Amino acid sequence: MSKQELPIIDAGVDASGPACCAPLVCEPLSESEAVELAPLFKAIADPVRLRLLSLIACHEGGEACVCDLTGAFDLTAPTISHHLKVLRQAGLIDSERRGTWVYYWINPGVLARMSSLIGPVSPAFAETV
Amino acid sequence: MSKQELPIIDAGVDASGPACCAPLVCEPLSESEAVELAPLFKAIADPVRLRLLSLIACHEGGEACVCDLTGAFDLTAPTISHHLKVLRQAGLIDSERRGTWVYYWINPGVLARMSSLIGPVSPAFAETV
DNA sequence: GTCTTGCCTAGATGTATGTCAAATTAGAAG
DNA sequence: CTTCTAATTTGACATACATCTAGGCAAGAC
Repeated sequence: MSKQELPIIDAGVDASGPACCAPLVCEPLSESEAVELAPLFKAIADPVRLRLLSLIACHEGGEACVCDLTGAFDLTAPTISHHLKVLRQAGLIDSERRGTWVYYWINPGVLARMSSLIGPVSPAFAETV
Repeated sequence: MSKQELPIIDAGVDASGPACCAPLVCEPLSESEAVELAPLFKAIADPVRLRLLSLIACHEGGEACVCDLTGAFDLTAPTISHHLKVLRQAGLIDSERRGTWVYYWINPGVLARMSSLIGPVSPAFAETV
């Protein structure tokens, strides 16, 4: 689950470059790749959602019920629910109802893909010095 | 300038936990940390800005002039300029005018910090299984 | 059955954001 | 100085987003 596969970036490297064995392993993101990736970053581009993600990840057992999360914010329950929905629709978290409570947990594969895209591992943003 | 210091994440791990050597090295993000980090992700939470960053990083010499970037989009020059300004104000890129042209290059330290926050390296989002 | 609690949905509202056209600054060339 | 090109700033506009209140649905307690 915690593998980093980054298939999207590989799809963008279509070797349409010149020919020779230059160290130019860098291919910029295509428009479709960018359109697909941007919503993932938009999902975590909010202080509340960043903290929600962190609270879920750091909660014991790797999962947290909504009642564990609302207390950390000065926001109403519907607002928290809205942010959780945004994270879930982006694929960053999953949820399940067990009895009275609904539990959320992190999808580590998506986060790993995002991390490797902007990280020093990724050719798309590596320092080309 | 290109050092990766990530002081914010370290500031969050203040070892206020119990005592014993349990593998619970996870401390959720504080509100102030989240407020400071969210704008960084918001800066790249746009397809145009993701591609701009990628185009700059992949350009030869690690820098690109604006005229190298505008051709990749169906957008007007002011719009590209706006997005470059957002990236620069977030600290993700820097720029310099040399004669007629303005050149942009990536600030790799900030991207590395963002990557390590959401990556498997960071305790804040590590799988706690 | 009724009541309570936990969570979500729907609608409304104010703010933020992406985009463009027009005007502006900065440098180079005539 | 004038003119041309490169890039940004300004102002306007439509859309998207974060938040709230009010209401709805599910599960358990009585």
